[in-house]
Amino acid sequence: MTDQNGSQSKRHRRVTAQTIADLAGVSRSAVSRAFSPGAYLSAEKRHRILKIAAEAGYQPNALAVGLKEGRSNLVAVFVGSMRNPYDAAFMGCLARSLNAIRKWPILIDGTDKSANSAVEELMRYPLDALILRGGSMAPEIVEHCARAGIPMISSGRPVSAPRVDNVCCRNAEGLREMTRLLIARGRSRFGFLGGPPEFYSSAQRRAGVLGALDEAGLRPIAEATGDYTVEVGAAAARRLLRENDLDALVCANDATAIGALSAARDLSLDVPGDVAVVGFDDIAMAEWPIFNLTTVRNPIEPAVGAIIRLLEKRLADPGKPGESISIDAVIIERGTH
Amino acid sequence: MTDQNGSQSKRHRRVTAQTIADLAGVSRSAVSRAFSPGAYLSAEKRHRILKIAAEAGYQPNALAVGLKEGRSNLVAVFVGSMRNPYDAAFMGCLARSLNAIRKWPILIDGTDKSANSAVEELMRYPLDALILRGGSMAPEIVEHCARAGIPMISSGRPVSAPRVDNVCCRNAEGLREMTRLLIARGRSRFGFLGGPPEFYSSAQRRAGVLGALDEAGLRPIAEATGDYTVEVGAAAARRLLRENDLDALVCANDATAIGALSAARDLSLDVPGDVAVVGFDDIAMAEWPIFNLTTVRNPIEPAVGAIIRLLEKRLADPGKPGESISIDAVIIERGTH
DNA sequence: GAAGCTAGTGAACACGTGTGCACATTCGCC
DNA sequence: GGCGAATGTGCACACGTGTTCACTAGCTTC
Repeated sequence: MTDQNGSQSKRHRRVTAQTIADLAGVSRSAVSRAFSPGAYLSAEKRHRILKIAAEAGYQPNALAVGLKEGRSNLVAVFVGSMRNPYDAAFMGCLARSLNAIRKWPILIDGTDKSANSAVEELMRYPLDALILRGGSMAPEIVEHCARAGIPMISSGRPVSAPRVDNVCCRNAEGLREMTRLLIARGRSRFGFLGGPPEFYSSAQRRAGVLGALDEAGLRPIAEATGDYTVEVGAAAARRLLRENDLDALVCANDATAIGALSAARDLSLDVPGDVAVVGFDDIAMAEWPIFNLTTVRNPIEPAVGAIIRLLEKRLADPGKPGESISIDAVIIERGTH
Repeated sequence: MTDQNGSQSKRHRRVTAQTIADLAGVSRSAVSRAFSPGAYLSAEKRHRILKIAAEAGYQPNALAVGLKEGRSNLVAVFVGSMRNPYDAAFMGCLARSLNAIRKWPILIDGTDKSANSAVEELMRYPLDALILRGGSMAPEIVEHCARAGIPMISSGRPVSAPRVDNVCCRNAEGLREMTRLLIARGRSRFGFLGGPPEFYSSAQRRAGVLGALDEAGLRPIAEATGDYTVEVGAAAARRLLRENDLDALVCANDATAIGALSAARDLSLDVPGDVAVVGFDDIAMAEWPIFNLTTVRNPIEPAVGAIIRLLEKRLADPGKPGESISIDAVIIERGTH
C-alpha cells in the first residue's frame, strides 16, 4: 500500500500527536503525557498510546518541543580544518560522544572567513552550546554568543570570557618533559620548528621546549615556523637541518615532524643516529612503521570526555562561572629519538 | 549596562519580534514582513525596523520558522569513519558547501552500530535531507526515511529506492584505465588488494582491474582483501608480495597502497623497479614526496557539487524521480608505476 | 463629489508541543 | 450516606513565526 501512495503528489501530511490521539480515542494531552516519563497517566492508557504511536511511526516534533522548551539539542561545532588529521579524529570522537547523549553536532568548517558569518546565521537556532575546536573566532562573535546566552566551550585555545568553559592540553608541560628526555639521552644542539606563531598551542609548546633547555643551561640553535602541515614542515626542516648542525629537532605537531622526517631523509641524515625528531599530538600516522615517530600524545578521548561533562554541567546550571580543565599530555617513545 | 545584567539570575528573556515591534511602534506583522523580501511594507518603515532589529541583535527564531514552514534547514550527514582520511576530507568539503547555502550539516559518525538509532532519533526534526557517505545503513532506516518523506542522497554506494538520488564515482572505469596503463608499460604479473568485500566501491574497483586484465588475456596472480586501512593493507601486501612474484600491485584505495609501499620496503623490493604499486582516491598523503603514489583520483569537489545540486533540485521538487550522477575518475601519474 | 483602485497595515490563524489548572471520578474512612 | 483525599483527564495557554484576510487611507478617474 506504500507503493500506491508512492504516486501521491499531495502534500505529505506529517503524523502528529493529534493523529495518534484520534486513533487511540484519547485527548492530545494524553499522547503528550505518554511520552513524558513523569506525567500522570494510567499505565494501561500509556501502553496503548505508545503502541499505536510506534505502529504509526510517530515521534514528537523536535522543533515544536524546542520552541516550547527554549532548548534545541543542537550544538554548533566550529572546527579548525578537516584536512588536519588531528582535528578530523577529534571531530569524529566528539560527534560520536554527542550523538550518544542525543545532542546533535552541527559542523562549521572554520577555514574560510565565511565561517564567522555562518555562525552568526546559526544563532537563529536556540543552540544548546557552541563548541570551539582550535581555529580562531572573531571576538565580536564570542561576545554576540555571550549576549545571546549561548554557552561556549573552547578546546585547544583558552577563551577568557565570563561564563566560557575551557578544555586544554598541558602543551608546555608535555614538550618540556619530552625535551628533558632528549637532554638526558645526550642531545644538546636543539632546533625548534613551530606552527603559526599566533596559535596558542604553538606558543605554549615552544615555551615548554625553551623552559627545559633553560633548566639545562642550553639555548636553541635555530628556530623556524611552519603552518602545521607536512609540506611546509618539510621545507622549513630542510632549511633548518642544512644550515645548522642539530642533533635534535623538536616539532610543534606531528604533521610538521613527519615533514621533518622526509627532509632528513633527503639530506641523508640518519634518524635518530644523526638527529632526533619528535612531534606532538600522536596522530594515527605517527605509529606507522615508516614513521615510527616519538611524540607527545594530545589525548583525544579525555578531552572529549571533559567537553561532554562541562556541557552537561553548564546545561544544568547556565549561570555558573566558567571552568577550566587541563588534560595531561603523555610521552610516547618510539623510534625517532 | 550589559555588565550589570551579567549578574541576572532571572530567565534570560529572548528578544523576539514583539520586542522589536514595541520598540519601533509597529505591529509584529510589520516586523515579520521586514524580514521577508517580497512582502508589502513601506520602504521607510522597513528600513527603520531593520535598523532597530540590528541594534537589538534580533533574528527570527529558526525553530519557529521551521515549525511554520515544515522545513528546518538541517541536513543529517551519515559519514563512514572520520579516521579515514578520504572521508574526513570529503566531510570537510561537504560541510563548507552546505554552510555556504545556509544548510546545516548534523554529523552522525557511522562506525558504531548506535548510529542507526541516532538517525532514528534525529527523524524527530523535519530534516531537509539525509546524506549518506560511504558507510552502510540498515535498510529499515532507509525505508523509514522514505515513509517520513525525508529526501535521501547517497554518495559512494548507490541506494536503489524510489526517490533516492545517487552520486557515484566511476570506480570500475578508473581502475580499468589505470590497469591498462600498467599493462601498456609492460607489467603482466598482477596482484589485487581489495577493501572489505561487502563494500560496493571495492567490488567495483576489482571489476575494473579484472576487466582490463581480461582484455589483455591476463588474470591476476593473487588477490587479498583488506579493510581500507594502512595497517591491514601493509600486512596483506606483505603476504601477497612474499608469496608471489608480482610486478604490479593494484590496491583498492590509497591507504591500502601506502601500507603496500611500506611492505615493499620491508621486503627490499624496489618500487617501481621491481613492482608497481597504485591506489585509489588521491588523498593528500599520496602526493607527499615519501610516497609519491601513482593513483586514481576520486574527485571530491565535483562529487560534493553534484550533491548540492541534487539537494537543491530535490527541495524544489520533492516528488521528482531519483537521479544518478556519475563522477569521472582521473589518472594521476606519479612515481610508483 | 462619488466611485474605484492601490498600497499599506494589523488582527487572527496555523504550525505541534508541554503543562498548569480546573474538573471528574474513584476510594477509603467516619 | 457523606466527605476529604487521591488519582486521572481534558481544556486552554504559551512558545515565535509567516501569511491570509479584512480593512483603512490615499489617489485617480469620471
